[in-house]
Amino acid sequence: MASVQSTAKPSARERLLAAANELFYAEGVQTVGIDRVIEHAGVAKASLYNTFGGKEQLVRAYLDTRHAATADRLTRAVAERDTPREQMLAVFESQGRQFDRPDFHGCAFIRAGAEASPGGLVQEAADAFRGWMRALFTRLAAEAGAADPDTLGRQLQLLYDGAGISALMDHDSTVASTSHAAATSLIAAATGASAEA
Amino acid sequence: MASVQSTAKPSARERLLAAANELFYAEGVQTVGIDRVIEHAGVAKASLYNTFGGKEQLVRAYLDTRHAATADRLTRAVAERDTPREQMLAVFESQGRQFDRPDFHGCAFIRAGAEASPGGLVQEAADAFRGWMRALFTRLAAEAGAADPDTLGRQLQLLYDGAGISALMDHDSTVASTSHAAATSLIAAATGASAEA
DNA sequence: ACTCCTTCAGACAGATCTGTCTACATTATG
DNA sequence: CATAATGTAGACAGATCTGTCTGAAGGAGT
Repeated sequence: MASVQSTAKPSARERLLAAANELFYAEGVQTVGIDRVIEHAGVAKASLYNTFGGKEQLVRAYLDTRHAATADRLTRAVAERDTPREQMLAVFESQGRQFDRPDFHGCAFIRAGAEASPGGLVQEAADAFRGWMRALFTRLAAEAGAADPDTLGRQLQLLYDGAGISALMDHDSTVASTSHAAATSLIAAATGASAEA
Repeated sequence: MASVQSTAKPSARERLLAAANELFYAEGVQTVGIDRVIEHAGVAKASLYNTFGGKEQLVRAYLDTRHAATADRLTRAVAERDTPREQMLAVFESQGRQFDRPDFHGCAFIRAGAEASPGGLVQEAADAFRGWMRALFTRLAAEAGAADPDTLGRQLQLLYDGAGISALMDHDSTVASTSHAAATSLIAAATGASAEA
């Protein structure tokens, strides 16, 4: 099954996923055509169709890759903190660090979902990612002793989504501190703890 | 300049805007082609290009129309309440009523912005709308006596955007109560008032 | 009656997109 | 060496999209 090369050039599949990640995320799924992806990947068109079957499946694979990468990043950020309250805030801090990246272009799932037709592979991938995010927030809310973990988890997801939207559309990376402060308030209100800085 | 007819059929401009509003909002700006818009409007293609100049300008006019309609709706919802605190919550209640509409498909500006190229007419329209929303929240926050009206205004906009995203992508119209409760908490925290139900 | 303006209906050009197909090169393995 | 899998390069078909253009119909005002 290959997958051991290090200096040699990666497989066609890996190059296609890398090119799809750069182009689809930067410019949108609908805007970028197949020809630009294969040119950027340095791959023949037949390789794309042999490997993935079609554009929609490539988009699905691109979203699955981002799902895995984001889940890894947030899981690591959470693991670095000790208390559930700090772990919830660590999610917003990790998100805020993404806002400062020059290649930041908002949440890939929201953007792809806004373009895709309902019921397709894109919506499947978006549902999976959003379910994972909500489960993360809800679990941490429960561990923090929230009276209603499900409600606090949903509230934090609202802030997380809203912050991503604002960072994308308002070009305002200071929104990270806004969402962090709001999360602090909501956590305090839901757990009855003090909201000290 | 016309504009007095009532029973007769509306002008080509009005029919085009109505068709654009239905199709662009329901299926996306990029997905819907010019031919479908003019067919749905019962209008010749030349009328579209004579009236608006091109697709991008039609999209811009469609977004401006939605901006005006949404501003009217929220302004009326705010005017029905007496205190600034209730007026802020009225914005979320009005948004929540939109979630239950069968033709609800999320925030038109976020969806169009996710598809459009940066720096174009779509982004102009989105900036205008988002600026209006933020000014509304900030003004109400100041009138409510918030210690930092700008921060509370931004926080409420996070919730507003997040609620719209969740209603669109999770098909969960109960998010309205979640955002309402979160807004209540954040208002209470920022004004020092009690957050009674 | 005559003219101007809007509108309609649709052909047409030029570009682009997805997906298929052929033919050839490379590489690993038996 | 031989074979099979994988990848490359690019032509090609079929569809679709934006935008332009021609030609005719209808209504309003002088």
